[in-house]
Amino acid sequence: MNLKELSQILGLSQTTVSRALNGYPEVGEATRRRVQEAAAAHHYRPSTRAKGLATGRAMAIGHVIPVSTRHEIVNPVFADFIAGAGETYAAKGYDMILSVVDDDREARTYRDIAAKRNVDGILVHGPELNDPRIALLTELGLPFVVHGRASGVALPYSWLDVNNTRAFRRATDFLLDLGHRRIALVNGLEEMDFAARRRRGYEAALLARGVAPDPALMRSSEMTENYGHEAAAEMLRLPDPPTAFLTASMISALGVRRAIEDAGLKMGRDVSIVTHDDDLGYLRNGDGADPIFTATRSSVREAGRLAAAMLLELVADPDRTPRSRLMEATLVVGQSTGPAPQQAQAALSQRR
Amino acid sequence: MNLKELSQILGLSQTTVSRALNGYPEVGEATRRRVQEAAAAHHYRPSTRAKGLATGRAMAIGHVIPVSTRHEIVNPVFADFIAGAGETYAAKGYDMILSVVDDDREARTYRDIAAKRNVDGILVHGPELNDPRIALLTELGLPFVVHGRASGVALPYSWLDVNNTRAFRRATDFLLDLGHRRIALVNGLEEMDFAARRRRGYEAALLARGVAPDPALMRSSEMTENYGHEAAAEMLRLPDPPTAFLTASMISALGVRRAIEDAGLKMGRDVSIVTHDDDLGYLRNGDGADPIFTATRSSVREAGRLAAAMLLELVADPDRTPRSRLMEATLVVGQSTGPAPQQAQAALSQRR
DNA sequence: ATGAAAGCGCTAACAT
DNA sequence: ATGTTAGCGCTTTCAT
Repeated sequence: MNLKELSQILGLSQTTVSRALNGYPEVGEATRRRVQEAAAAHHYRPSTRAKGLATGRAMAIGHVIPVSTRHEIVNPVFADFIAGAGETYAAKGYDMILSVVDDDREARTYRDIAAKRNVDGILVHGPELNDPRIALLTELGLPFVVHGRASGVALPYSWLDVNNTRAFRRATDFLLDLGHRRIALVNGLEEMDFAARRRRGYEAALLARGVAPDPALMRSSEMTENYGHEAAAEMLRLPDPPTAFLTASMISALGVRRAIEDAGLKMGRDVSIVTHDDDLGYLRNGDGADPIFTATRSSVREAGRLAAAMLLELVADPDRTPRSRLMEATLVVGQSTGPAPQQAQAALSQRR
Repeated sequence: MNLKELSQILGLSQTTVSRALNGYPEVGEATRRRVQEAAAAHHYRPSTRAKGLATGRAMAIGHVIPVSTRHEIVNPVFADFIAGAGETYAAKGYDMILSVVDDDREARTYRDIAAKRNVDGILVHGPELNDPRIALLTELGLPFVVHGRASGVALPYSWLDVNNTRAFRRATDFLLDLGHRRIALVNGLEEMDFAARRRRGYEAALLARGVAPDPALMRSSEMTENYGHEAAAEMLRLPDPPTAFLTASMISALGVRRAIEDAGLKMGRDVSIVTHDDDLGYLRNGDGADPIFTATRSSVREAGRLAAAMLLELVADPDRTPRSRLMEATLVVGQSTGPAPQQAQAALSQRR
């Protein structure tokens, strides 16, 4: 069923039918109702391509997900972010187009997307410190919003980020309040902007208390359980081992926990863990925190919703000045928090 | 840069330029080269929508990902599957359109997708035992491939699945070979076809050895760490507790492990775990198995690649008879396999 | 081997 | 309040 057929059935012109369906005011109320009913009855839906061609708008947003051929893993937080963004798009009648791309050839992909004109805007994932995509997309004139930020880029652009610096500063403070002084950081890859920010928050908290950051207690790699396990195991073998671990994800935290257990230590008595939970609900305990962890938590799904909404506004008015939004993570205190749990709770309620 | 502009620059008609670029034989070799060079120089890419409108093909495949508003979680295996499918699409010049949809309103979504005509085919995720989508899509005449199967559906359709029955039968056999008789099954939601198959494999193995499946040792729920923990904890409190656990995912396996440790038992000495790893590489130990687990493993990314390829063939020839493909999972033996590891290794090498 | 023209399904000026 | 007409950027007959 297309517009032509529908208008013939109704004995109206395509124009009138189109106007009735798109809410133009000059159409009579009776006519509009009649048209709407017929459209519903015949399951009429306008062809996206034809509409796009006529309006010049694609009614679609592109997400480029970088994938490396080396490890067959896709960052699982993408899934939640995309689910959130998808909700927004669905509500506004937009499609979401995913391009899976080898992380090396990304530039070409963005050029192609711009030239093919099948999206009205792009959501940029996983920015690095000096991410070249921001300059590229600016040059191409394609509206975009970055999930995260690129600290090294001077251009103005729109972004939405979690306040990673603050989250990790707060988590470190929490451990310091408990009396910990040897706090290890099991961080993500530091080419990633978010990881660099996390480290800055961690270091700032230490320095503010006069504790010198110890390179032997800082690791950076891709977040796997195994990485968490190895990193923690090695650090626990140091002459002056850490009494607490700050990890950048629940997954690595699980590895850290395993290392602690392997070493014959007791979680929460001998050693503490604070982790950052990017909404990996599978690892959460219902609505509360996992009882064995204390975690800073941000809602990736909500971030997806909001970032998509920002992008749609930008698409509607491409000349608007770039906007940004910083989401705060919450600190959720679990059961076994280390030397002095009571003290921890007090410190926490203060900080809220 | 569009076709009109490009053809004016070249002093040729749009027709000739189009033919040159699309490999039609009647174009002179010299002309073709000249056109191709100009196209490359000006970064010309045909507009997807215009091309689609003219050819009647969308050059896009739809994936509908069901999301519940209750739990803010997206099944993480989707990400890997989609990454695999995306590779295939990119290689063949197809776009991938993702629709995120509340799991209740799915039928309407498929109707809309068909009516909007912006995809040439659909990949169906997470089939239930009697999945209504198969009949719906057949009726709509939209080519589709199912990732998984719907055992209750009689219609012929194309699918790609992992041999879950065999994987779980083999895993159960493995535990039986080790001497276990009280084997618990911590399964996924049994409305899901794959979970039902897994249970069948488990039961078949038990029955073949004359061990009666005990309902007290069988659980079914959504795969979270917490679920694994609770299920295992309760079972371990039984008067006749299990000596081995068979779990349907690495995530729930982590919960099971925690319950085992909570109970003061030693993994691999007192109790064993065999899990099914759907490629959640974050939880894997490099290329080998996690040393504490024994797992059946399937490559979700590869499944995505293959399913997408099957769908593209179907799109090219919608009248071809449905085809199916069954992927085998491998059994990977970890370190601590229970009462008699040596025996396990022997049993395994036999079974390969 | 190349071009002119029609048409894919829709929207948006421009009538009336 | 409704209709006529001209595109949007491409492919595809049909001529030449």
